[in-house]
Amino acid sequence: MYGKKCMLENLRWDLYRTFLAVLEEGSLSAAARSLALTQPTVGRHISELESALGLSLFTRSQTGLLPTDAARALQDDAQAMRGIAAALERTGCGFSAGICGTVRISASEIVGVEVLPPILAGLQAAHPGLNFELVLSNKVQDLLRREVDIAVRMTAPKQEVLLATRVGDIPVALHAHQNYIERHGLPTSLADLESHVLIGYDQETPYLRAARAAYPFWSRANFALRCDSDLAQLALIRAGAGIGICQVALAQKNPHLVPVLSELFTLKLTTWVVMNEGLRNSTRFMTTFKGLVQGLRQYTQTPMNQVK
Amino acid sequence: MYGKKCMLENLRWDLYRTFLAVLEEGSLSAAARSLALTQPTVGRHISELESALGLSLFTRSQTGLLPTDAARALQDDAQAMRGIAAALERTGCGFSAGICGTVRISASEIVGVEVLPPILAGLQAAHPGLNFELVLSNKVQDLLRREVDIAVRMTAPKQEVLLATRVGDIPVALHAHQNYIERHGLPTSLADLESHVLIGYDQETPYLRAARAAYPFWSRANFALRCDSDLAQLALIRAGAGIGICQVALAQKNPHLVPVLSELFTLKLTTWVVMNEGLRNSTRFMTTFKGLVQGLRQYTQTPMNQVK
DNA sequence: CAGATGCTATACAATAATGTATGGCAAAAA
DNA sequence: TTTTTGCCATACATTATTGTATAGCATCTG
Repeated sequence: MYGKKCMLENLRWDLYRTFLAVLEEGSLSAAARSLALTQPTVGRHISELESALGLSLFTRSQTGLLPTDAARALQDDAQAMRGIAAALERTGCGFSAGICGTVRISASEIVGVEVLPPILAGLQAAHPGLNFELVLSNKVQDLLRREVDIAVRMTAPKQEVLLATRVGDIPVALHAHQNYIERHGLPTSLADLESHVLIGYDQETPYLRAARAAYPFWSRANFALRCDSDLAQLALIRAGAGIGICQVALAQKNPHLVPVLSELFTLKLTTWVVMNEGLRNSTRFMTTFKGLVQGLRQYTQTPMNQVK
Repeated sequence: MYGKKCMLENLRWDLYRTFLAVLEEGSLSAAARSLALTQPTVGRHISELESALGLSLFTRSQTGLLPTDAARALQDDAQAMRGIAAALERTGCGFSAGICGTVRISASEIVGVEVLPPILAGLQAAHPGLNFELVLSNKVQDLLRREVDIAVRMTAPKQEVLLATRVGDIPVALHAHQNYIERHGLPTSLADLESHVLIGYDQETPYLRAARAAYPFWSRANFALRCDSDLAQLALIRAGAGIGICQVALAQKNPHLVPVLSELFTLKLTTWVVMNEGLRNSTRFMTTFKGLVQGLRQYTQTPMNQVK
């Protein structure tokens, strides 16, 4: 019956930053060090937050502070705020004079490991002030929430506020190691694959859904080796563990990998470079964007990627 | 060649809040009023931000401040920060003693207008400290980013970190106004619909995709009246404009609405109440969550919603 | 054209936030 | 046990942030 004033508090946003640091560091002193503040200041921030929200965030103990349930519930939001603050700073620096600062780029693991490095190295050499953060993941990072600034994607962009450029198609096909073929024979029809060790995904991603639409047998139930990491799948193929999908161009670099049923089973992954529309006027982001587009265009037009 | 220090700036997050206010209010003075600060303070915040980021955010003019491209690019991030800060405060207040504070709920327009009000009124009466913010939209609001705290959805939740409860099925079917039927006749087969005025969506939503899967003719090309607002569709049906989909229970409230082909075309929308897992320990959110579940269960088990 | 309004920029005073120094306490190490 | 270390809490000094008051400059209005 005693209602606390749960109305609009209008707290300083800095309190949230301090709160997050305490949560992550585990003590007022450690948080103070990480924020370049002092321990009394951090303590005051926390008690200010606590009294404003009308709850206790930590249970004091000599060995440190234990977060309460409430504090744990707030952690996600505080982390989100920090992420956005970081994005905001990156954006801002991108607009200042000169091409310098950090750009966060997301791509699939394969593209990030096998394709992007030379492109980014070239960009970095041309613009020494530029730094790159690579987020390699098969789940689509959120450009609108600014988890990343630029994304290399295999799916056509849907949202209008994004600046997207198509850079070409990357052909992928079934491959296996010579060793594996020697032991199991080369399949000559899709039906043959039933008796083979297939390497595939564990959780379905949008791009794999598309693959399954064209080739129904390429579904989770038929895989003997399931792994969500494209890199690990490639490693399994290289190790002769079975038959899996990989980029034609990457397979050709390794003389021991042979294509399997390439006439019957081939996908072309249309590749896009996508950026938030609002970053268009920033030299830093546009330079990176154009560099990625150019580099990936060259890559997709490589003879290795032109195998019809 | 003159590179600004684009490294980690470690700015106070409050500067972003001030910046956003200036952006939205259009002048330092107006922003100061809206933030309960003074104009010199706001001005200092902006120039602090500008010098830290090494760019100019506004072009000064007597009639106000014009945002530069850079400022516009930063707006989205700043707004996102404000949204999260608000969510954080709501979460925090939910943990304080007593059931009070604000809960943001998203639902479709129809559910929000026709179904939720009595439920929320009951909850509010039982807990006078509780306030509700209704976000009515057919696009799925993001629970993870805390745009809303609790969502009423017609699609099964996919993410694991969500606490979801199924509250039953809501039957929907084709309906038309008596007037319309008198003028155009009552169709007796799906083929008959071709010569009728169909009221449907403009942009496809996930739930409508499901409808189309079961009833292929229910696609955008066949609609004479297209509108994304369920409410407007219902209004069109009520006005005798044509035949459209609406909840069976809502149609029965209006004696002039008659079901059309209800044996051939019926959908059951499975309804869920979904909440962020982390809010489970907050009495405020759990109270609301349980109240919504109970109220919607009652609603779906109403005789009107049980027409097989 | 004079007067009002609304805005920004600057100088100075008041206030609020931060840092410094210290004490107390518990757990780990000697 | 004694010592050391690391932590939080408090009192006091310092700094930095904010508010007040004012001037200057445009635009709009009668």
